[in-house]
Amino acid sequence: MYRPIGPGFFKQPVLELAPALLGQYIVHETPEGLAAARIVETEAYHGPEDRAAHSFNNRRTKRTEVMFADPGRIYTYQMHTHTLMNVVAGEEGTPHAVLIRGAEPVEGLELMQDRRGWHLKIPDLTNGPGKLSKALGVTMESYGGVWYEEPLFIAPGPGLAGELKAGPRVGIQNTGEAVHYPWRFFEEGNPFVSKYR
DNA sequence: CTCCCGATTCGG
DNA sequence: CGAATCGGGAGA
Repeated sequence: MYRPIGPGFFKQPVLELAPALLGQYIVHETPEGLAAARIVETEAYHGPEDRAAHSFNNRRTKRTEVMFADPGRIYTYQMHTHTLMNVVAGEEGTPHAVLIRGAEPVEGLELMQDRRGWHLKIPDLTNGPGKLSKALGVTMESYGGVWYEEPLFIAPGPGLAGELKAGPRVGIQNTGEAVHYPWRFFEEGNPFVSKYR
């Protein structure tokens, strides 16, 4: 049904990979069932030169280690009580990554509602990076895995259904000029794009 | 809109 | 040990 995209897809520069991920599927297979969503919002983090990136100045710690590995690796990290999902991009050794921030449910909607709560409106299931991880059942156990093999993978999708837009990234501050870099990419008007703060 | 929650990391 | 964090939820 859903087939993982080839490993080569992730070798492109992070500022190209981030928009290229829009319109693709993110799929997670678990014992509870399969959940899939079409990605509608991403952000690029440009490692060494990007003050907003965890890997700024090539900061290499246990947490950021996976960003220095080969492209296509899964970088997950904890933010408060939530898990955020990133795709390692570009060349091995350069700590670039794309944060997946929003996606539109395609399959397994009821499973997502089980995980997120049935009182929520549909867009609120997945219109934010922490919400999306929870809806898909992704945890820190995925850290270090790859996005081109089961059970958690990117699959070729139908592409964008609306106009591609770019703008400043969400939730970063005290990062100088990096605050303004237009490295957030999203499908205009889609309700599964997270809210800007 | 405001407040509040709180896991983990990292720097000092 | 303290501060900060690529967020989310609840309640006016």
